[in-house]
Amino acid sequence: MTQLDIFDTDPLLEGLNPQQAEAVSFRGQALLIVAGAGSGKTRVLTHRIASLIHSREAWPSQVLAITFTNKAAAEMRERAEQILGSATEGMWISTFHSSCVRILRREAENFGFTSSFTIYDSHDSRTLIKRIIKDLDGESYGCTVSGVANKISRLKNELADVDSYARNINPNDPNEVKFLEVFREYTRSLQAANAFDFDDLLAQTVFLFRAFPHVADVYRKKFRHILVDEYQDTNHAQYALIHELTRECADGTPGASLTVVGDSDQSIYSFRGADIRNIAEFERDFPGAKVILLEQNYRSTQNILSAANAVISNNFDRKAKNLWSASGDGAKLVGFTGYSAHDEAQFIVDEINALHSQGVDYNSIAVFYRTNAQTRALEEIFIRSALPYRLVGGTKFYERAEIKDVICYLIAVANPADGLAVRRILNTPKRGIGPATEASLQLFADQNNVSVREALRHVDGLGFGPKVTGAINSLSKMLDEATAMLDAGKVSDVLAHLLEKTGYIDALRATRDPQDEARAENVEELLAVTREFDKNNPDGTLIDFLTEVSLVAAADELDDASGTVSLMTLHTAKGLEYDAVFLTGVEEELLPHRMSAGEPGGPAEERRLFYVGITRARKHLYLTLAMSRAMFGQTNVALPSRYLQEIPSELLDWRQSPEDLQRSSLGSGYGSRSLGSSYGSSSSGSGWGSSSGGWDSLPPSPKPKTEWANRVTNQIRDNGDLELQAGDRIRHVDFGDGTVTDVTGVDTKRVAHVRFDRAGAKKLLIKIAPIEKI
DNA sequence: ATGCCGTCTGTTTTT
DNA sequence: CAGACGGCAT
Repeated sequence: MTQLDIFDTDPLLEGLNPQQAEAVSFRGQALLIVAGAGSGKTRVLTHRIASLIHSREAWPSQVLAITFTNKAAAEMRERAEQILGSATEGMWISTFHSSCVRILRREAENFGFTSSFTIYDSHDSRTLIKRIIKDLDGESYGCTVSGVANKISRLKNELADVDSYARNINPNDPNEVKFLEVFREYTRSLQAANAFDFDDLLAQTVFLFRAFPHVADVYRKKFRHILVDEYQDTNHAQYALIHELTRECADGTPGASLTVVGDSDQSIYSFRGADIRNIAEFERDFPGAKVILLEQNYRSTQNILSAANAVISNNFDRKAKNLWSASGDGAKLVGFTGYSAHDEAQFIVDEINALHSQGVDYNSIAVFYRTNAQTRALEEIFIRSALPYRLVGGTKFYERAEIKDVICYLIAVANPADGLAVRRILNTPKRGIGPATEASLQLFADQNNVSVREALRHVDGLGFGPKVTGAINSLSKMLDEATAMLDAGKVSDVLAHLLEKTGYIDALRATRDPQDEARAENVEELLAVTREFDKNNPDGTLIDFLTEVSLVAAADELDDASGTVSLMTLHTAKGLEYDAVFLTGVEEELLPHRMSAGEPGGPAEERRLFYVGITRARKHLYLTLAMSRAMFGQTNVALPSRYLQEIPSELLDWRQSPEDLQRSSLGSGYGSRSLGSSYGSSSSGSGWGSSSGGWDSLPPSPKPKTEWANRVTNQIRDNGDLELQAGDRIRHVDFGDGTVTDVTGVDTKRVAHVRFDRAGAKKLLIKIAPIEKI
């Protein structure tokens, strides 16, 4: 056991490089750690925290560490615990949003909210905005839901409130006046509902600190050491929050010490207000700040890093930074151009199978894409190939309609002021309360300045028919019963009671829509989630549960032990790493995305996104694209991304380059290309991208695209209980004839292992593969 | 009040 | 190719 009191060998510095060690041991008011991808920043942060505690410079409760996702927070806590054991108790290690919620719950009573406020996600915000625009006839003044929602979000990120904004508008422009009116009503409705939207969580915390300096001082004195991860992605509100917290107190107590970690090359959230200047100008904001640069990369091979460096060096006005690795060149990057998105997906599946048979776990393989819409083709081929995968993010569990329905019941119990939630459950499941009744209830509520929940209690005097009145009374009674259960604790008991009394699950099972069975199962899964919550949080309240639900981030859903390939957007991928990474859809219009083309700094940010994707890979990096992509119902020709040309050609091994496809589709060679095993036939790293030739000089729109658009199709077929065994001959729509070599799995999950005569070995999910016995 | 059918619309990334 | 919405029939 190493001794702590030996001066020259602090165990916390063991195994760190000189820069990392300095980042751990530096003491001062402000420290900026410029941490390149994979440079061990989490290690540095946890060791720095441990160092502060070990040296007794800080109590655990004086440490506030802010990360980007709950998963990152959990990982940091876990790693800190490995060093410190139970001494991490009392530390705040959480995301910006969770930290703010925690503060706001304590202080809500100070400014017109209660501690049981609920949190509106962007969908809820939009629903509310839609309603307000309708009520105020905003349409006639150019208000669209998304326009208003984006503008309000932007304003809040800039810490503008209704009144400060009102001072800056042009009172002669009716559109601006109308927007202000909508903004004001939105703000009023949120307060009446005792709710905050996502942006409020940050902005209102800042307002709270500014309006009540004595409250702010409490937190300033509490948090003496503040550490912020992913600082390049902070927006103005987050920046202001950090400034408020590190300010000197009224009584002269000096400001807390601040450590920020970030990498401006990985700034990819400007669309939601992240301002790269926060990190670029850190030294100006905090005079005397120390800056430490971490450039040694412990994650990727040198080839991957060289590609990343080459790409990112095309962004001008950035500080030079060069990642390097001591772990050798490794394999070359692999490029592949498919005829269609499905063709691209098939290549990915084949490569994953190859990697897997070489001993790479599915777990350590990830597929990235720019837009969620790209998942469709990938999923179709993955399913057909019986490849275990998991979508990370995307349409999240908690965004499903049936889950939101049930959550709204819980909200109606926990925060009766929340009119949005109460209105949502009014007629789900159907109980004969239509829009007209809903409107009268809302009217009564508005006129008497009470909540909709309160209006339900006065339904007897509102002159509805006996059926409607009875339905409302029983709903109201049911909510009261659930409310009475709150003190006894258990979230799962409350939910179980509500589900039973509403008959929600039974109502789903009674319909003839086959999808409703799956929905019923989702609701049951939610019940299981609440049981798990109760188990893990014996003192957890319903509000705690709802908060947790509101603040889950896409990356939080990752399950490291799932044994599946992970599929996610490039944004979600930030902060993660995998042995093998497939970066898909590397095409113009997609990466860079067409929507970013017009925005200032758009293409540069897209390049950073590409860079983030590249630097996630430890050993294997695949860059794939498709020659044609169906977006919007119809198939369009796609061009290779400009970023591909920024990768030195000697680093990239094209299994099938864009040029190969151009040749075959233009020339006579088309049609003879065989799939699978012959992917590599026409490669060589030469040709494309090397000089003036390449892509741009090719004819703009090669015609015979219908010929090759679906070389690998998305066809599936219901084979029922087709029986197959080793030795059988089958015919596949895409791969031609082949021999079954093995059959594994049971039931609907039976998988045929087939050696195709021309397309090589594949695995197929028998139930749906487009095959027949021959 | 509800359910069904047509039309329109719009598609980046997310806490 | 969706999901949202308006209009119609029951």
